[in-house]
Amino acid sequence: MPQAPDHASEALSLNSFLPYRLMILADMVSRVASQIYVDRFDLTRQEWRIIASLFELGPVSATEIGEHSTMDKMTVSRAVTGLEAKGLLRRHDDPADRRNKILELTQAGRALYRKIVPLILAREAYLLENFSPEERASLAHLLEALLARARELEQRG
Amino acid sequence: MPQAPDHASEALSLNSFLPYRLMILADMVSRVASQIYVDRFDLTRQEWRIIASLFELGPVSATEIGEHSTMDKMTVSRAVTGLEAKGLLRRHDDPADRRNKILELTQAGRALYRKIVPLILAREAYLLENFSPEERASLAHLLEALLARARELEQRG
DNA sequence: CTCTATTAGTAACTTCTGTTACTAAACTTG
DNA sequence: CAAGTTTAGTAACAGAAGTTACTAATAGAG
Repeated sequence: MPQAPDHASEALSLNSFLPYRLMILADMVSRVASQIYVDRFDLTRQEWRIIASLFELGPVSATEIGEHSTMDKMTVSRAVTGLEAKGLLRRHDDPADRRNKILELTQAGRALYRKIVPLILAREAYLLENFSPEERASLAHLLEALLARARELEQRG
Repeated sequence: MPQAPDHASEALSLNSFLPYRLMILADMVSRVASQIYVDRFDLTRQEWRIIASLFELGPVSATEIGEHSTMDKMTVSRAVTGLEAKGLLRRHDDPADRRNKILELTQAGRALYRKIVPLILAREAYLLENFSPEERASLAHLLEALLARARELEQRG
């Protein structure tokens, strides 16, 4: 019976896959968040990640940013070029190792971060609005555990 | 004090953002899953999503696939071209509406799906290995709720 | 009917991303 | 300390993805 819908014969539905649901969810949440920094502040996703990492870490090398935000060095390099052109970030030589470029947010960069964060937090608050405190804690815990596990699995291949 | 690390003065850490954690997690889980169908079966992520959607839905139009998998129609069009070239999918005219192309997995397409699914499920099982049944249920429920909420938020802009 | 508006799908252009390979500066080891 | 190796960062090319605009078909209003 070649015309019968395939799902009839097998119980497995795509939507029950954890990876699939996570992918859709992450796409969606990422789009929801990026509406803020992309549409309203003209930053790429990568630029935003660098700003956020730099704000948290303070002045560090491009490589460290890459590790912190799981982006490869070329991606970081391009985003940094963009941020420098926008005056949000400064890059200067490391006297201790002249291969390094130390990255540092400018005043404008820090100000922009402070402007964007509350907007993203408001979205997050909306997403979680209907969740009880227990549910929020449980979500945070489960995601953390999944992350650790995925990290492990990825490294083996 | 311009040199002091910025995070010292503000409590907010990037890693505590739900969207950020979700993004990292989704990237990771997606990479873990894609190691299977990309590296071992030479499918793009989009091609795999279409195969999975088609298997679940049976023969439908490209537009329906797009809605089901949240991909835009150009993305679907390109991936379908690739799948057809690989002989995994057939495309024929809809007699009821000749603008439509009805998409349908070939025998080879269905066979490939059946080969890949257990491998992905094995990875999922590994990811969830340390979770109790309650935790799994709770995770499924929380993700579902988040998805619904994100969908809402996205539509408003 | 027939003229306009919508819809499905794709082509063509532009932009973004990934890869390879290069340059400059450190390390390392005999 | 000299010659080979590794590391940080970037340039340049190639392939992928997003955007706009076009074509063919249908639906809808008068």
